[in-house]
Amino acid sequence: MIESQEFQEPLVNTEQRILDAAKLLFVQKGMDGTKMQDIADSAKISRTSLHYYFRSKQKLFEAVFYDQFDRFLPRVTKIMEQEITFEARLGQFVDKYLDLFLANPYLPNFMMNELNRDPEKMIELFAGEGLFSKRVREQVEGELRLMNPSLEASHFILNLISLCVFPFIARPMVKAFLINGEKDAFSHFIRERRAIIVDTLMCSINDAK
Amino acid sequence: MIESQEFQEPLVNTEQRILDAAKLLFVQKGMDGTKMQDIADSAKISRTSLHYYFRSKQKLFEAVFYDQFDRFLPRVTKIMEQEITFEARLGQFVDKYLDLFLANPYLPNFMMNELNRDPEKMIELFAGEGLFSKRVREQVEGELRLMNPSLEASHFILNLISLCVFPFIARPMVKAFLINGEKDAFSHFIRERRAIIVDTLMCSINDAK
DNA sequence: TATATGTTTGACAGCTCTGTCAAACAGAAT
DNA sequence: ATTCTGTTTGACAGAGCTGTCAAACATATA
Repeated sequence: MIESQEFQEPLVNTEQRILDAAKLLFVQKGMDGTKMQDIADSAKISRTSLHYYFRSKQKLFEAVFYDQFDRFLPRVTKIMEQEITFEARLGQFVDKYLDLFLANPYLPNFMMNELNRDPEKMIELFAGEGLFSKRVREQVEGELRLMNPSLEASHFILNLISLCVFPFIARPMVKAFLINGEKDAFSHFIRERRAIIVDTLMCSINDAK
Repeated sequence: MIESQEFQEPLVNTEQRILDAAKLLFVQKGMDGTKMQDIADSAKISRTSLHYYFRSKQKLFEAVFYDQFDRFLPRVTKIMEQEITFEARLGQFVDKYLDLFLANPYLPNFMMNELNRDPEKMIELFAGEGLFSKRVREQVEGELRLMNPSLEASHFILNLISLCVFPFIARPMVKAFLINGEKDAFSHFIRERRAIIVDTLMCSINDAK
């Protein structure tokens, strides 16, 4: 058997084209609102071919889901382990997530939809990961206690996540009302937020009231 | 014709029972994921009766939608017009929204789903209302400029909305990881947030860096 | 009692969606 | 040329969902 790989790619990998099309449609119209025909059309293949690649709609959805989910939990341990100030670590964390969402604008919505459709599945998947892991959580609690004992870690973490994630969830709203529709205005606006989020959170810590 | 009203209500108003059931299902499973049969079962009537009350699924959905939407835009002008400090007004605003969402826990998700399903419809409906109205917006801009000229109103408003709304959108997550599943823990947690949100936002203003 | 109005239901027609199959097609290996 | 593998497609069967209709039912009025 002669090894004759790398000959595929008609124009661009069909499987990836399907995943891209499916992701977009699943996010916009939901799992049930999206028909296999829609995905096939969008990927420029026949619906039967779609079934050839992903046997069923459920399987396709799961493929899209896990593909997205894996991106959602970048290892924060690297950030946590660094011997730098709390503020610097916070900055890195915010950076990482804003960049992630800018590169994958549909990720937050996708995750929130699933969270409400099937909370138990999502909670199980999230359990012990990232900010929800015991280790990270306890470290944040310890550091916060030193700086401002009256500020509960739960609220601080929720503030952090809210400020990072919500603008993407409400993106059409932000685009329409908070920025003036210039080209690339949204990503510019988000990059401005990096410093704003860090400042806001830091001063909520330092504000020993 | 003798006026013989108020004789209906078998046990409780059927129409309202339908709306309640439909709201819950539409939020959890989406418009397309919800079948008329599901709603009928949940409201304890036959599917045909459901059609009798709301001719079509679309009409039922719209009824639910506008019923929800109307709650979503409490008149903030009353708050804006009061001659009180900025902080006091901010507090009233946060109060009003947290109470609203506590009483209608599915509202934020419902609105965000629709925002992504049909952004133009939502933007049109929101335009000029509440925080997005020109009047309110300019007042906030003016007041902020006096206190901290380097803080843009867009970011401030987005921070405010993020901190108020996101915890409800991610509610299952908050319940699972940030509070320890006690009875009424969520609403208690949210009431704690009232002061935290106001403090956080105020100190982001005062922090003239 | 008879009649009118409002409500509920079972049955049906029509449509849409999914998933399968067998056949056609393309290209590489023999 | 033919054989084999992987890909694409049209056609079909089956299931589920919506919306309508006519008939039954309940209740109040005349």
